[in-house]
Amino acid sequence: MSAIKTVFITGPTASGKTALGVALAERFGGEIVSADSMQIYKGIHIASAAPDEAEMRGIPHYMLEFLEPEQSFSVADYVKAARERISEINGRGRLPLVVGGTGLYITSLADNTEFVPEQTDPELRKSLNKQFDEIGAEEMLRRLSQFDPDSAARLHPNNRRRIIRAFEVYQLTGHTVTSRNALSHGGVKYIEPLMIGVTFRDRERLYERINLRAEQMLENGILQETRAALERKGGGALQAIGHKELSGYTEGRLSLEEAAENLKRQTRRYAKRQLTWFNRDKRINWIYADETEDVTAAAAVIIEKFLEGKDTV
RNA sequence: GCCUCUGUAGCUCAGUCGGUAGAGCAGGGGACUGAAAAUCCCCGUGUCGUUGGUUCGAUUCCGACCGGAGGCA
Repeated sequence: MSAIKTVFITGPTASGKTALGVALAERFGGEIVSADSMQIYKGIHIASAAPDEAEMRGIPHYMLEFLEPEQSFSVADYVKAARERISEINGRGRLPLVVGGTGLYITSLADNTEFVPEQTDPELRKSLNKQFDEIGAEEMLRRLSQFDPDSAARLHPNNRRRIIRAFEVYQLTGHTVTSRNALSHGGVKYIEPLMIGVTFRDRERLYERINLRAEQMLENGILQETRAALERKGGGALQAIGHKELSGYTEGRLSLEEAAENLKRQTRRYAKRQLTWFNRDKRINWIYADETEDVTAAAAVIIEKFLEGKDTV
């Protein structure tokens, strides 16, 4: 079986991916698979800027708002589920469009990354964290270097998360992160990706949109959402930008203005990190919204060419 | 009108007992394989308000002027 031609629409937050995805789905008879690590959760609709019925304009969307906020979800989970959706869409003779800004999700899908069934272990993480507190970063790295010198040399002592992950992988699989990662490519090619990125040449323009969207979130009642979300502790949804910034206000530590400014600033920084991630991917065909008359038409030209090309099995 | 304080990075401010300057924030760049909207690393040249003077040398001392804050009338 040949790889499924899949169109990826990505770019920094607030760049207009959602609207573009829907417009292209209408034009090409497509359905949309979201690639957003926060929009998968229920209960953070406003903060995650998940599309509502009106924005979806009747186009089927998948991987949106289906998880309870306290559940965790990994890239491996995402790739598995997203591939199933893509395969189903393709089976209906429609074009799969993956739309979203979570770089790790997008890249893993587009690269056909193989995630061996290894599982993660929250308890192990907990005890490793405890150990980290007791013996310190330097000693952790020294111990890591005894079985995984590669990772130990690469990881900065402050990067606790990755250090712990390196121990976790080794203890769970007997493989180092490096050797395990080497096995993740070269297998089945499920997807043949076309990558399209939307952004603004002038970053100020992007930032203006981010600021504006934050104001709209406030008008749309994000504060109520924040209060409700904070009552439910734990889980991946707590990492969403928005609620943690606004909690400063709902808990009375900051003025609304200060909290709103924090929200905007964190979102801007997030957009910058996204750009760093995507800039590395040379496959992406960038469209600059501030220099392009008709973004949808520009994307459509690229897609037509892609669909005409022969399958590359 | 007079007196005092003040003018240094986009912002808030240090500092140089005279040898052209540095923090926080903002911002920029980068990394990234199972928590990723997470996690982490790196980056500070700017007419030191303007203009004269003193000096080998002034952002630093002195004068004048301009802007800001406060006080007295």
